[in-house]
Amino acid sequence: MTTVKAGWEKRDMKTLTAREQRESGEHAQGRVLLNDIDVFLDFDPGFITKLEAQRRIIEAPKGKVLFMHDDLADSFYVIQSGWVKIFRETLDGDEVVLDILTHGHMFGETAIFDTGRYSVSAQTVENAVQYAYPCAPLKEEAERRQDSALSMLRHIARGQVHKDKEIEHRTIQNAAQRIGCFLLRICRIEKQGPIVLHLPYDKALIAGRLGMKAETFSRGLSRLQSDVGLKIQGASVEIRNQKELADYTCSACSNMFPCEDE
Amino acid sequence: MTTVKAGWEKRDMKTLTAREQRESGEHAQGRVLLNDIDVFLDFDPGFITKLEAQRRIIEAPKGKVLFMHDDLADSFYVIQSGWVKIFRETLDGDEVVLDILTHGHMFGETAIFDTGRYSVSAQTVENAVQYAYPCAPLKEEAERRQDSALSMLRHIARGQVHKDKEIEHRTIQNAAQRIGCFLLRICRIEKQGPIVLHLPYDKALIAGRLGMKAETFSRGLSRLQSDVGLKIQGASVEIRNQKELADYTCSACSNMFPCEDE
DNA sequence: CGATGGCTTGAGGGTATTCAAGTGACGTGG
DNA sequence: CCACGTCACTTGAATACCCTCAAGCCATCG
Repeated sequence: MTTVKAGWEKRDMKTLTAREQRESGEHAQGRVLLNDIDVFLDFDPGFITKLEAQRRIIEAPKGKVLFMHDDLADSFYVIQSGWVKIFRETLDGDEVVLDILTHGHMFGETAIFDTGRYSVSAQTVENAVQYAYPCAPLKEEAERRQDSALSMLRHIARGQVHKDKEIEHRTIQNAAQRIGCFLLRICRIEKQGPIVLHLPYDKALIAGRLGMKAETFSRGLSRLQSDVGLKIQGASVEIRNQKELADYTCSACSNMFPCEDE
Repeated sequence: MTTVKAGWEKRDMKTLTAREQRESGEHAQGRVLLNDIDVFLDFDPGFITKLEAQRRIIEAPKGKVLFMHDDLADSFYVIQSGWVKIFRETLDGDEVVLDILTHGHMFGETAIFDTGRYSVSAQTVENAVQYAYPCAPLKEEAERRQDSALSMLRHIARGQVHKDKEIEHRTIQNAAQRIGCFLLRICRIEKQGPIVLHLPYDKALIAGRLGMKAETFSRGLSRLQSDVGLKIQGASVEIRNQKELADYTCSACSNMFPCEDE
């Protein structure tokens, strides 16, 4: 029986300030700089250094809006800690959560190569620290060096596939299956066997991330409890048998288990 | 009162062979070559010429599978006529339709920059003519010329936004609203006012494209009939008031009317 | 003429949402 | 220490929505 320790454990520190977070547990993961991000592996080191010099550190409390749909895309972001919600909101006030990102994830960079305006909105959902970088240099670098452009191409192409999977999940999986799938993606670190994990953020937020209401999420969890022997206590979830859960959730899905990327 | 004439009118010729289609009505739209596609505007004309020389013409009857998920991505396609379904299928036989493409659309090109394998499947849904081009030269060209790489970047980034919208539509719009939205995108040629249009392909297929069953589509249509004064007769739909339909469908959506791209 | 395929319609059931009430943990303040 | 409010979450009942299954309609085609 193992316990997953990872970025989302931060939730337990949510009363700390962003600075305190950085100075306490965050060192365990190391600071995320551009060098640590896959996309930038093939970039010119000199360029990365120059871009790092233009980094702004944004320590945002829960609920801070980083940018809105249609804003001019002047910056892209890399998350150091905390969680950021990527969403779109409708005329009558509803919102659709597209993704929830954390440590090491990048966002806002796609707009550079399209309209130059963000096509989605972004908001922190836990106290979070991000690094903001200006878009212009990245765009220029992609225009200057093929390797850079190709890295971005690979990155965005991968995002496409991810979104296709997302559409599939929301279309054919029912609530309990989507939840199970979500849990399995969290414990992809472990190969098999029993595992205890902590939900990374608020249940209502997970619900939104999975395209359902909070009540439905709650009922879905208890259904998993009775159907595949999950044990839930607060934010802690015990999965006795990953295989059984995978059979339950992934039979309706085109992806082989485990559902590799998140 | 105007009638939309466009690619989907081909449906009325579905008894013709693909060759007959090309030799009859298709000239009206002109042949779609790489030059006519936005992505390739900034490509080197010499390269385009060389790539055109490697074009294979594929005349496929309805139902022909062009490639499957996980196949090695050796070709990308440009549709000359007919309709092609992009989908994923699950272990237990269900399928999720991600998009349905026609005249002038390109598909299969994203895999080049990611894993080199198709992440989706593609199948013709009406007798269709496509041009197939080898992927390798396109990839090499993107590696050689920045302009080419940047064009691809813009193209794929745009696809991202499209998929975000798709997720939004399927998440918050109900069946009738999704249908209305679909109809409005068809008549985006006209600014306002009454319009008569023909459904581009089978109703069951539209249903799949919108993430619902055929029966639900049928009921959704009749609901639009009573709610916003739509008139349906077979495959022909009369919209008396686009504004009213837009109010009905787009209030639950973050996109301004008209929902620009398809 | 019967068979077929595309579409519609009805009945029934399941799933998710809404609205409302209730629980429990936690922090605050008396 | 306890009363209180807040917040996250759960639970229940009623409803809306969509799906399934089945039957029927209608145009087309052999």
